[in-house]
Amino acid sequence: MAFFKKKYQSKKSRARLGEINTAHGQVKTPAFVPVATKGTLKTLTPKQIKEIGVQLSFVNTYHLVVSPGVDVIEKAGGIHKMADFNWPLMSDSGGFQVFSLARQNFKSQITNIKKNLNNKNQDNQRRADIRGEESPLVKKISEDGVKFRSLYDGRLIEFTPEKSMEYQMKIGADLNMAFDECTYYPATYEYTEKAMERTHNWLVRCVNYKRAQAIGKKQGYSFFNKQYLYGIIQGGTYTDLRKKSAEFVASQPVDGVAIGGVSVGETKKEMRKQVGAVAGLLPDDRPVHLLGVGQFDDIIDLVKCGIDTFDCVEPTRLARMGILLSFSDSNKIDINKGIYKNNLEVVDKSCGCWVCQTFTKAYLHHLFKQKEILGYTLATYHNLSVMEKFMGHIREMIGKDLI
RNA sequence: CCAGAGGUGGCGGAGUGGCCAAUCGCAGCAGACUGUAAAUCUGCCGGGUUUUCCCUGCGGAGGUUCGAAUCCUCCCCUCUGGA
Repeated sequence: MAFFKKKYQSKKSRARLGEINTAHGQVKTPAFVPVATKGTLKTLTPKQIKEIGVQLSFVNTYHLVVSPGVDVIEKAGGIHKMADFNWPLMSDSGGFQVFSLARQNFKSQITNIKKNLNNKNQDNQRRADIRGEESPLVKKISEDGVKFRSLYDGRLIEFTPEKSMEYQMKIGADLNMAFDECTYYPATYEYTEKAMERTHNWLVRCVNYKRAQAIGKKQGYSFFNKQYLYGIIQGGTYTDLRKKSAEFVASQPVDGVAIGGVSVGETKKEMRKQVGAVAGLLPDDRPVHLLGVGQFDDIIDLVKCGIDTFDCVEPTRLARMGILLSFSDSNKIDINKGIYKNNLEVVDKSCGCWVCQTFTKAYLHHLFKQKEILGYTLATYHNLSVMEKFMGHIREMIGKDLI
């Protein structure tokens, strides 16, 4: 069975219907990919995840290397088995942590700078310059790879393209991301270009590593053990770099293409612009993933650029903050608000998921106010149900050429 | 009735002569969150519509002092032992 199959091309845009086939099942695209960083989709049991209808979820190599460690995972038979995630999985390479962990340090520096400087432009200028400085959590970014400090026990962890691939193979997710460097926003052109080129070099190394591993293992289209590799497009907010990156990544023998380095602080408009810039360069015969994007309006708009899968922490994170996604009520309600204290209406009439059919706003409000564990579970269950329903609509609309 | 401890903003609880409209926590209110160090973070939180400004204010009433939540006197109330 082909790894990726385009089933329908909208007549109205680049939007398309497709299917991704993996050893752990099929994914109908466009699909939303909830994030289960540490091998757990926070607050949900595998049974609940299945029930919601999640097709594909996301795990993070960096976090799994830190804990529990890839060797235990491998011994356990892979993360699918260990976590009882009996559906397709995608693993991130650790590249995003180059951005997110370094930013912690960056943030505190920014705070200090803000205290000392009033001039905003100057402030932004400084932000760009700070990039790449030493930080407690990202020790060093070099051509060879990145040295991180473990969040868990402080030990030094080194990621190179080869190591990321090795770790991802041990983790065993079906879809793997090439090791990349996710750049900051704002970042200078020079830095962004350098990071992009580094990302390209790293992609070649990832491909070579997988090839070497595949020798003697005849696995059809995939390089190794039915795990598929996505190359990542970078280029920050510079359209010419984005295009260059897209062309390069698409030219590589990768199974899929991902767009990274977006929604890292730039405006929505800017983000759309960058994805749009690359839309015409995306491969027609391979799946396209957009990293880190998943708000309703983003998905509607970006599906039109030919994006097949979207991962995003937002629905699950917001759920834990008490923000319930909704098709009415201007997209979300904050169940913590006092106005829900005595509201005996169902959470979301238009939803119809188990949570909405069963529980009232007053009950959810109460659970959140009391910080009861069940509250987080119910909210997460609901938000992901909304996402699944939403993606279903999107697929339907593409099928009818409405998108 | 005797002895001891205590009464501070919605609650808990610091402060024990000026830097106190009063630390802090909780609750409340508002905001943020897009490849998860996030069940997290930020701001407000006596009143006056912003304020480096004014009012009220640490059980009550007096008093000492340039100045009191903080010291003194009396009163009211609570708690813990004893009768």
